[in-house]
Amino acid sequence: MALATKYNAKEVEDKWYQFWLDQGFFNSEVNDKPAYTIVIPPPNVTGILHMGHMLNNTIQDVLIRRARLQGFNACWVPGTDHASIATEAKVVAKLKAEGIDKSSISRDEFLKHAWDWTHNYGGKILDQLKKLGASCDWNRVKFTMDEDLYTSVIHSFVDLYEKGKIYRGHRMVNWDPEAKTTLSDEEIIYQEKNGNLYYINYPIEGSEECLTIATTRPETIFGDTAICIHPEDERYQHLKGKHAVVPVVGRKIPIIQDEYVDLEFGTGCLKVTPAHDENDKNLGDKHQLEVIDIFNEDASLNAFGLHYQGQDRFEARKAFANELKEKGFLVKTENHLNKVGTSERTGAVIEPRLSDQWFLTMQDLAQPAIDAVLKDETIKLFPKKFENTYKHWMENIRDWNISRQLWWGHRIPAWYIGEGKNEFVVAKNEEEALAKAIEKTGNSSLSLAELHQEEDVLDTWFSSWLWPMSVFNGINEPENEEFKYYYPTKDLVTGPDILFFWVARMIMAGYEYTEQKPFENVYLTGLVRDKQGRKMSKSLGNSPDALQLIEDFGADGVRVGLLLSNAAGNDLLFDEALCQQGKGFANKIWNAFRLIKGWEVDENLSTPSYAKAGLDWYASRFQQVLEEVDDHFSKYRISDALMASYKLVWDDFCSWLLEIIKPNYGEKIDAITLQQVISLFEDNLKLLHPFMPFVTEEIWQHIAERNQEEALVVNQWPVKKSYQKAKTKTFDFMKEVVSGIRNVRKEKNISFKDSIDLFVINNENQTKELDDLIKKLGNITKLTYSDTSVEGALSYRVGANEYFIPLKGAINIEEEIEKINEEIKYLKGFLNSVEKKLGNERFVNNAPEQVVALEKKKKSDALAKLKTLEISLKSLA
RNA sequence: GGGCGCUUAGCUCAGUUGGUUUAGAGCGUCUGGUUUACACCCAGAAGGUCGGGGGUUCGACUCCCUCAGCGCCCA
Repeated sequence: MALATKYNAKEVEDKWYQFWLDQGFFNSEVNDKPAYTIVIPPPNVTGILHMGHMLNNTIQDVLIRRARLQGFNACWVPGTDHASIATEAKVVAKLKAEGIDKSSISRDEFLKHAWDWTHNYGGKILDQLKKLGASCDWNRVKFTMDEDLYTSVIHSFVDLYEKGKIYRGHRMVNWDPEAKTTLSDEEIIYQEKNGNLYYINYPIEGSEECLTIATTRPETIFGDTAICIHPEDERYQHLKGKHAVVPVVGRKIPIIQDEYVDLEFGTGCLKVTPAHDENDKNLGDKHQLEVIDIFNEDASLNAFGLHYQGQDRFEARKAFANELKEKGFLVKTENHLNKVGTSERTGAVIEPRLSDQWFLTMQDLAQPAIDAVLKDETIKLFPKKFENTYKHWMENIRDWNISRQLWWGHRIPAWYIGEGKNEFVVAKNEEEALAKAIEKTGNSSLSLAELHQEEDVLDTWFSSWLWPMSVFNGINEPENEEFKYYYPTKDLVTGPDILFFWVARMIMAGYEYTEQKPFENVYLTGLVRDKQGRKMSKSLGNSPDALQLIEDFGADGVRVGLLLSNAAGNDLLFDEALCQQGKGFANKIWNAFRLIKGWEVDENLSTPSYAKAGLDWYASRFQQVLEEVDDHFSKYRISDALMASYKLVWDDFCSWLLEIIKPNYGEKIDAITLQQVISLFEDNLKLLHPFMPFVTEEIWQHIAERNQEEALVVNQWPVKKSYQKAKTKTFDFMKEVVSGIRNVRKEKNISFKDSIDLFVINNENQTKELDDLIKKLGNITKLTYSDTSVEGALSYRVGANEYFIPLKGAINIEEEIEKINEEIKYLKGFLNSVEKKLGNERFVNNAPEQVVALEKKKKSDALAKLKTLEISLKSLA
């Protein structure tokens, strides 16, 4: 059957993916070989495949496929996470669309809906990864809410609590008073609003004096517990240590000093309301201030609001401002523009509100993680620049708020006893909780009905930070065989945006539970942006449909397109043209194969010298590039590794080698050349397989009948051999000679079909071994060595060698002279810069010998070439 | 506000302890080419005072300072 002139990815990809699956090539079991493990950064169950995933997973697949070829027991564990915030939001929205309000159903009912949602959509993204060619071990798919992963999280919580690392505390949250719920930062829209800045007098205790503060929210005065001044503010020096009296309320509050105060804003004097402002909360914590919460759930005032109790915060603001004015406390009001956070869902103005939360102490956990990355480099970050970011965050680490006011997730295993908020036990399950509660209270008649489990769930990251361990059940059963074999894992590939949320925390968890690193190398990819540099997002609608891309360009094309532009750690501007380039490359390889496949062997032919020279050269060239590629991989420079392979195959293999060995039209090829070029082609396929698994397997299987174990996917990475660098250098010189011929042909409009003669003055003493190549590639009839210039010929130079092409037509002497003069001008400039260096005594004395020697060589080379040019010039004149 | 980073050819980026022919690649552009694998192709060319200024050095795209512009992260 004739091969299609164009490579058709669609017809090929599903076939081979299914074949690989059927053969179980992606599955890994514990064996004697060294393990190479990657755990997938679990995409969340609400997700569909987007460009970020495509890039991320392509890189992982490249790494794992290469490891497989290198003979490792490669294991790539796939999975998803439950994404409590995102998923719960989706489920709430879905229920709402069906007319069901979350608050009207029970927790259990809600969770049933969430599970339905997960079962319906959760696996979609993994199926999409298969289209991309991801060679995950699909027998190992994990989900953060699977039973063993769930218990891992619970066990870890109990363990950390028992170690005294988990405590309860307060934190300011974004409260939507209309929806009566907490919002995440992402759910808030900031709007500029016109308001007033109120200047209000606070009397100083035991004095006639007043202190004026400026505030945008006079109603929060009811919650004031201090006045703060800048320690260096000369205006207020005399007030240090005194107390002020809250207007109308009459409460005595301290005057504290803190550099936080902005001397320029308002009066340079700040009222502190720890219950209702994030910054005030921090000040309050620092100065141990009282916390007075003045609002109800719906942001109406509570009993602290005195006679305004029950009024809405905005009504109260107006009314109270009036009262302050009437009573002479209000000095003035100014117009003031400020940014107000509003709820994305209800539009209500967000109220900062203190709420009960669970925290994990981070200080002790951080230390081994800091050492591992920054001190011993047991874990390496690529690119290295992220170590700075990591360092800064880790050294200023704050305690982690691990509770979320949601239902979907790992419910915090704490049980409150009776009505109290502060009496509770932490346990792995209800039975254990009851036993602990009985022990704690001494009340043996206590029953489960009197215990109430914490409503909040844990932050999703509190489950994913265990991921490299929990996927192998390493928390529940640290001694299990798989865990001991696959862990620590090898590479982690993820985005820098979750370096703290996830990567750093995994490192901490790893050391806490195994005293080992969870992975060896962290490769941080860039963000995928659109052509205009905008982040790809659903709301902008600028993210291309991943599956459509694969449909249009083939999985191989998309993989290449993504990788080509992805310099390590830098954002990449995604452009479909890159996928087109990838698709074009697949087609190029396909056609190289078609060419070779089409050659007929004549057993009687011996190998022509040019073919032998070409094959020899390519074997060396291949080794040279293999070395480069391995080096790039060792530095996680994946795009460089791909580009090096791309140029090797396209330029060196297709444009040079195939043109060299290609038999003349109608002629056959000798057996040895064909056999050798196929073998070299197979090496190319091995090199390319991690990047382009489909097209390489397709061609591999076309080349010969293979049994199952011989499939490319489980074959071997090319073997490194020593090679002669000199060979590639000589060949490079030959290329320049041929380019020179092509240039002359182009300049003088000599068709390639017309053969010409070439004369050379071999000043460089170049080998004649490649002369046959020059003749074939340049369509040269006769190649003649000469000692003198050839008159009436066009000339060009490579190094100090001079080449002449005699032409029947008139040679334009003027043009030739001008060309040579140009070259002389350049060389003289160059020579000048070299001589300047060499003429500098301090350079000669201080620079390393090698560098000086190099400059000397540059000089002698330039002089030699100048000499030939001047001789030519003379012969023309 | 704090932290980190970026600025090199029209575009996207390399440039790996400061010295490898007075800066490299891919794409794009321009010129020429199609009976003999591929127009998703072949051959060739043009294109940059390395963001501005200052400094260190025998020598700076590379190190330091400064100015300007841009980006990311802040639990």
